[in-house]
Amino acid sequence: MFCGLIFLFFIWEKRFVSGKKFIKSIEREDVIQNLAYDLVIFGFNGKQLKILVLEYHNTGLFALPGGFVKKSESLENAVKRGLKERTGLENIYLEQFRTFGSLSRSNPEAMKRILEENGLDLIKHEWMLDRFLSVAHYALINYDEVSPEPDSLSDSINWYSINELPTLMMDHREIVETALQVLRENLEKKLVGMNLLPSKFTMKQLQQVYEAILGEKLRRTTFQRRLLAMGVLERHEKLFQGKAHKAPFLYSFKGKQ
Amino acid sequence: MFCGLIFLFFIWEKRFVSGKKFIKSIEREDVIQNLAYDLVIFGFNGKQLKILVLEYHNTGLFALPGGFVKKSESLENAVKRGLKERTGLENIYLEQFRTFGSLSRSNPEAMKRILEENGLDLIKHEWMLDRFLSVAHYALINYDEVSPEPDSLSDSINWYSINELPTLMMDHREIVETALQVLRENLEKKLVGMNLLPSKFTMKQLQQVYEAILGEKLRRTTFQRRLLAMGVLERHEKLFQGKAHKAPFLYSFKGKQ
DNA sequence: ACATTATTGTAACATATTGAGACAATAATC
DNA sequence: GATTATTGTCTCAATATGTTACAATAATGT
Repeated sequence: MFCGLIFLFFIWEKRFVSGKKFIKSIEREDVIQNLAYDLVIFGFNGKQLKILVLEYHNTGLFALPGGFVKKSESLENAVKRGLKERTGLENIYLEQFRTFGSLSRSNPEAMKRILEENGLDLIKHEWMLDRFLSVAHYALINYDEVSPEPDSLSDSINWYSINELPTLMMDHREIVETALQVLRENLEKKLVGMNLLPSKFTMKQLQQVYEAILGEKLRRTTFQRRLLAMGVLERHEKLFQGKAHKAPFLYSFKGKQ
Repeated sequence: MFCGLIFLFFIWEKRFVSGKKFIKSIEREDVIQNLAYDLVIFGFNGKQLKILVLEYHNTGLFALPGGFVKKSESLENAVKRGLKERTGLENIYLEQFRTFGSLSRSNPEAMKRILEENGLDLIKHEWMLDRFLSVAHYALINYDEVSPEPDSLSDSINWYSINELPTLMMDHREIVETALQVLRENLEKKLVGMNLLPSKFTMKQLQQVYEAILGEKLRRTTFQRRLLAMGVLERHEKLFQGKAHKAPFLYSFKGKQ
């Protein structure tokens, strides 16, 4: 079985021949066999932590975005390329966190259905039904800067709150859980928060990111004191929100423009 | 290029036909292509942190142990199998920490030499000269329980202090550095120390493990207080070492026999 | 204008946690 | 019985964190 998100690699061409779309598919010879990557793309909408999930039309199958590694490119480049195709963004915070390689992570029937529903040659793409290992990554992006493009692909792609995920294919649920766990562990160490917010933000927004990632409420005063003591924040002008109370300062992370 | 440690998979048979050894080699069809794993096997000799390094005879090439993943086995099983073949041990503490996938991690010339020096068919093993991704793992073992077997293999395998490593093939140096970095990060979180010591140990031994991993001296009193406060240690009888001073207690980790 | 309201920034104090040093206990040796 | 090196624990200072309190303030209502 493959790893879910093959279609990242497909280039859809909107040619209408006898009313059908044709897909320029990926060649077996160009990519490393039995290996894929998957992406857990996190975003923060101001309240909740969300991730991007694909839905394959006519199948009801949900999966993480992912793709293959070309024989002539590095793993890192393959992932960055896929991420750019999905989100349109470059220079995204990206972290590889685990390679999933169990034998049970496969689902040839589901894969077959997806190929069929998209009018792909089953013989030519039989290699996609094989067993796949997947190198899982998570990415952190600014929710507001992205508008994932569902229309140019046969599958739709949407944000889902991590608390309200649909049932995902294969072991993708486990991949998400692991990503979240690693993200939590890296929260302090790697200043993860900076990649989920606009360049300027209030202390409250930053705290909300922390709370969304950790899944728990934090004490306001302690949080503020601790983050200021870290010395990584730069204070800017106040933000007047037009509300009947004191206006908060805006902050940015030092070293980020 | 491959990932270094293919020979873990070779089964050497000591048949003497015209004075030469013959190797039962691994079949291309049985393993996943362009994918390997590498092992950073840590041990602690009481003073220094050490790792197991291979040397290929007649080449002066040093590399990490590693191997391939069979199409019919999980990644985890492949690694555990390789680890057992190298050390003879089962139930070893094992942690996957990164997949290396750059294009520059290859060295077809070196690989060719290794194949030639071992009398392997270059045509049949040409796939080993290709580009390889490698899923890197580290293992923690009790130094005294292991006697790596150099004689049954064409390559020797020996312990090297992490401060005195020979020049390693390809990106294996980087793999070791990364392993050490991850090990340090996991030191508290995963009670790593327990896997490098015999089941009963003194507080001093435990501190020496911590110091060897972190590469710095720790304060004795603080260390002792902190580890006792964690509540993971069980105190046993005293250890009389025949020295002219107070005998230390022996400890074990709770939940480890 | 002036009180009201909600939120923010920070101070103050209590409560851990850690750093650093001191010291008694002890197992062998002299 | 004194000497020696090491161990286990205590104390006190320095830091960090939990908790509460409160003044400052930007808009609104009167």
